[in-house]
Amino acid sequence: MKAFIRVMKALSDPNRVKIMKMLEAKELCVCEITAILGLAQSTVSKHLKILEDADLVYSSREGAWMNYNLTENFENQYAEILENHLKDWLGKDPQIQDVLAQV
Amino acid sequence: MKAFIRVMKALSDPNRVKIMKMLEAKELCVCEITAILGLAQSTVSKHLKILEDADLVYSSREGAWMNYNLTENFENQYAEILENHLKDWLGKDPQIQDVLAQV
DNA sequence: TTATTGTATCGTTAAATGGCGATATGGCTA
DNA sequence: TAGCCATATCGCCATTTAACGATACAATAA
Repeated sequence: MKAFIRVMKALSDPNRVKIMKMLEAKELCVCEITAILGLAQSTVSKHLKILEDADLVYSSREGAWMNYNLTENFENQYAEILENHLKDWLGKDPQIQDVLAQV
Repeated sequence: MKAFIRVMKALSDPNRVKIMKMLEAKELCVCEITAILGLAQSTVSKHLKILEDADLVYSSREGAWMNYNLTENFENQYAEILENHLKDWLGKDPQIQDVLAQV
């Protein structure tokens, strides 16, 4: 139950959903996401931690940058199924199109 | 986006997930759900409204009782897909088994 | 080493959420 | 109509959440 709730909560915030859709397009560092969403860097960092804790994204260091990607090798089955559905969803949403144009 | 977030938020609470799994077993009135979950009647009524607003359940009056069922004819595609996945999920979860035993 | 840059964490604040009891509403029965 | 039962709504409180700025940490450059 906890693993399920964690994934659902992670995807219950519009900014985190935007981040997922952005990462669908390509790998991004925190500063790029911050610039596109227009949020404080600390806010974005926290959102990414929530997505990572839910097994929806993973990070890899590249020098001073932290790059984030969508998870590919899942440990959480709920994360896997929802991430895959999300790829088919919201493509026509204005807010999503707006951020994707900036990626 | 709003429709998606509404469904995700609705399924982000353990008690609402329990209600979904209970309704999977059979139609229930508010008082039955209240008794099984051990919550106040007003709390359960509010949870049901959130699920109904997300197109995950529907209600039908039977005298003084309000019966709730899982949605079958969906208007919200996200609700449809998540409700169907949920039927395959959490069947072995202790909390879910506990409430199902009382249905 | 020191400075700089990118990221994570901490502390605070405002808003949203989930819980409750009290009360209003709707439908049945006497 | 009056009374009762099931449910919905209202007002309140405690907790969680999302946001921010300030600060700490990590990696590179000078």
